[in-house]
Amino acid sequence: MVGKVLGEKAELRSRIKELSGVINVVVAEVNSLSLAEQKAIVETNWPETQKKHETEEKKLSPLPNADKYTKIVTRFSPNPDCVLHLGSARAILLSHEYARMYNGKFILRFEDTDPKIKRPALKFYDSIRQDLKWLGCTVDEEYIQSDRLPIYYEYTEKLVGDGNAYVCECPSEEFRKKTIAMQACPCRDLPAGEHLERWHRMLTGGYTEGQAVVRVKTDLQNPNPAVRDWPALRVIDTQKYPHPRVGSKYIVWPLYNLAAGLDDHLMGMTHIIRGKEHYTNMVRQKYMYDYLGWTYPEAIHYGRLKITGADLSKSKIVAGIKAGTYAGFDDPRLGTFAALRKRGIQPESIKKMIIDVGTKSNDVTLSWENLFSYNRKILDAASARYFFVSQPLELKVLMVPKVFNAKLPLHPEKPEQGFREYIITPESEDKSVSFWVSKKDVETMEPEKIFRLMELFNVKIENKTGCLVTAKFASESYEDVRKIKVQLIQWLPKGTEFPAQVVMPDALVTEGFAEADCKKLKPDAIIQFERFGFVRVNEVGEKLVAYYAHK
RNA sequence: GCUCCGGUAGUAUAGUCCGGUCAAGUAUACUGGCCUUUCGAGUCGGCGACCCGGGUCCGAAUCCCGGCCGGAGCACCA
Repeated sequence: MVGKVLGEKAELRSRIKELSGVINVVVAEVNSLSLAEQKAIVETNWPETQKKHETEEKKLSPLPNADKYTKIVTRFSPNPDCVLHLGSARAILLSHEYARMYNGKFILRFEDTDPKIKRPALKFYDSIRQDLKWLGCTVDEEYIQSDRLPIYYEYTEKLVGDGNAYVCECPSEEFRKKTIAMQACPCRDLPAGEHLERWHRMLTGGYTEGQAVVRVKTDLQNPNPAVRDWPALRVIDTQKYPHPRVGSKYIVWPLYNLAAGLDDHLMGMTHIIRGKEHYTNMVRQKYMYDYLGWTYPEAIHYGRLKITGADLSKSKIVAGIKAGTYAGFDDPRLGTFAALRKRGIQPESIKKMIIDVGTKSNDVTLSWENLFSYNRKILDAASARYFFVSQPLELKVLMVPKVFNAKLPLHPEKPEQGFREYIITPESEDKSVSFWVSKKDVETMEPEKIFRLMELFNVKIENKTGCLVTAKFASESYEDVRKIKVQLIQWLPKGTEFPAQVVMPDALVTEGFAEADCKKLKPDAIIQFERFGFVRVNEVGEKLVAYYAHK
């Protein structure tokens, strides 16, 4: 309380002792009143304080030093060695979103400079482009690093010529021993001319894999051994490991820090948004920037994003597919964008979630619930409703007094979306009608219990035997059962069913019957099977195949 | 081991730079009412957090020190 008063009236600061005495008296007085009395006083004297809170959409915090640049430039730079997944969502969406927020430029740069260990594959260049498009991230410029080797060579020539980089012939273990001891390796202090010669020898095939590596000089005393004289280019036997795009054209390939470091400046990057695993790479690259007289862009390093239950590691995804554990890159158990898309997750939901998470550098473990709730809000507003009866069992209703005409809206709040209609005609002498209902509902049925077939009529259960339940028509009006809160269940007239399979998030399949109207649906349609969940239609043929999104 | 980050309700985030209007905001989850011919959506309410210990100060989520816990990097990968 003292703080509050001082915050408003700073001039009282010198009279704190006096002030706190007064405040104590007032507080005691207020506390002696009941809550209702306190409220009444506030309302009569200061009605304007009773303002309503409104929730505004969460926005991204401003980019550091944004005003220093005339045009903000960001990039997303994947290695095309796998499909994209939720783990990349932060880099993609934040980079793109910031570019748009500042009316800047968003660049896609393929970092495919490792033909051997993290080998790119042609198909992924395109799948990445498609994923970005799906996410709503439009690319202003695209670069592929494997097209840019001459540029990297040019700058390497300069760095080596200036004595800021050197060609090291030491075996890596030898080199490591030296750096840990903060000592120069035998190559480091050789004259620049000698290194230029070695560099040319590298380019012309004078070294085989592992025999030589270009290193950028840093401070051997740098407290972090990982920073000391980092490797910049190495020799790859591209006869043995041809690059998928440029084959065996080059044998000297840049490493991450050289290629990305040069490109970030050359492409005019103002802000780099990437995972915190790259933090030391910034430290390393700054040495090179100093040699070249460049200033390093603003860098934001966010933490890893995990989602409970899903594996977001590229290697595990690839291994799982190879082993047949997963059906493919779009297996519903995976956190790939392909899988999310197949399940009917809207890109807008992912975007909201990522913006909500922001750019903090600690790791986050998201739960699917969060994503689903965003997605549900989008889907709920638009999706058509249908009945789906999972694991169908027969319900025979006797003594149906007349022909019923059921008209079911496709969307409860939007009648303009249309209806589906059923004409229910009692058959034979017992005036019976047979329906399909789901096993789950049948399990709760017992004699005498009343259920309502949604939008149709109420029935009283008579008998339950094996796979047949018999019931008796009870009444028609909903009002009759509304107050006693009977369970509304979904139903399908026997004979109208359309076989359906729903692939669940665990990849298991739920079999059942959908409404015949579902035959008209097109792949990609997202519908709600009432009381079952939202699903995305994958194919419509002899039967309906859909993927389960969420409740 | 060495070098960096970071720790706010179950989860995630705002606030931390620049101490006071923070008895800590928001979303989601959970929960109660209302509404609703879906166990969905909507709506109104509720529950629930500043890692720990010291210090500075009239006043600390915020500043300082120590501890604990979590994460990242330490490749001729990106």
